[in-house]
Amino acid sequence: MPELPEVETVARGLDKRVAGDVIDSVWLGEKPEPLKSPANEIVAVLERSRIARVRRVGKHIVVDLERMPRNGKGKAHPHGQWIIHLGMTGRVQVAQPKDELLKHTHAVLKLKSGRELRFVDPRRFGRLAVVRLDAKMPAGFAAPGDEPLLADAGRFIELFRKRKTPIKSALLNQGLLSGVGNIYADESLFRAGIRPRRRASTLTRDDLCRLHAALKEVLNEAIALGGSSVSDYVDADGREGFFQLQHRVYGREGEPCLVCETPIKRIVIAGRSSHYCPHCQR
DNA sequence: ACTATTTCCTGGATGC
DNA sequence: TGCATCCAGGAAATAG
Repeated sequence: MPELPEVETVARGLDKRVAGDVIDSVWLGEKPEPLKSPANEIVAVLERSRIARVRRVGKHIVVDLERMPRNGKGKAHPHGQWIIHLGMTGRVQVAQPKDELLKHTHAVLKLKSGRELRFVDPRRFGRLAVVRLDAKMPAGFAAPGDEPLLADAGRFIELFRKRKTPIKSALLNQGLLSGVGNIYADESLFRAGIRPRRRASTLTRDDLCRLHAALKEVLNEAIALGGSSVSDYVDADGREGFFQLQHRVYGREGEPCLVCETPIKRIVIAGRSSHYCPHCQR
C-alpha cells in the first residue's frame, strides 16, 4: 500500500517520464468516480496544460501544470496542479494507446507525445483533484502535517509530546506528520523499541528522539529500495519495490523476532493491525 | 480541541 | 467445486 516511500518512488518515476509532455485530452470514468474535484473542473484544469514537474507531498502525488500564453509565444506560467492520492490500490500507468485498458481504469489522459497517463484503482480509495493557482491559492496544495523527513527532532517532539492517543495512532495522523502509514509506523516503532500502544504523552524526550531517528532511517531505506510491494503496489514503470524484504515486524505475526526470537504479536489499534515484539518493545 | 469509531470498496483468502 | 464470509487499510465522516 502506498505510503511515503512508495509515493516518492512513483512521483520520481513519473517525473522522469512525463515532465515536459502536454495533456491533450482527458477521459474520466463513469460515476461514481473517485474524485475530489468535480469532473468538469478536472478536465478544465488538465487539458492543454504542460506537465512541469511531478513530485510528492505527504502521500499525495502533485503534478505541477503550466500553460502557454494564448498567442503561443513567451514563457509558460504556473497554472494549476493535479493532485493524486493512490489510496490503497491506486496506480498511475504510463501506457501506449494500444495497451489493454485495465479493469477499474478511472481516468485516461492523452499526451502530446502519443502516450497515455492512466489512473487505475480497483478498490476506489484513491482520489483525484485539481487546484487552480490563483489569488486564493497562490502556493497551491499543501499537506496538513509536517514532512517526516524535514521535521527536525525538536519539531518532532513538539508534535507528539502532548498527545494522549497511542503513539501508533499519532504516527498515522496525517495532520501531525504527512506520509506515515501502517507499515512504516510499525517498523519505526520496532527500531525505536517502543510499543505501539504507549500513549504518546508518556514517551520521554529520549524515546521521541529515537523514534524520530528510526522513522527517518526506515523511510530513507525504503525509498532507496523503491518502497514496499505488498498488496499490488508497483511503481510508475510497473516495477515492484523491495523494502518488504526488510520488514522486521509488519506482516510477521507469530514469526520470531529477528533480534530475540520472541514471536511477533499482532494487535489492533484504531482499527489497524499493529505488529510488535513484546520483548524488544516497551 | 481531541479522540475513538464507522464507513467506503473490491479482490483474495478462508471456511464449510 | 461453489458459495458465503472475512479481511486489508487511508482518510473522511460521525459520534462521544
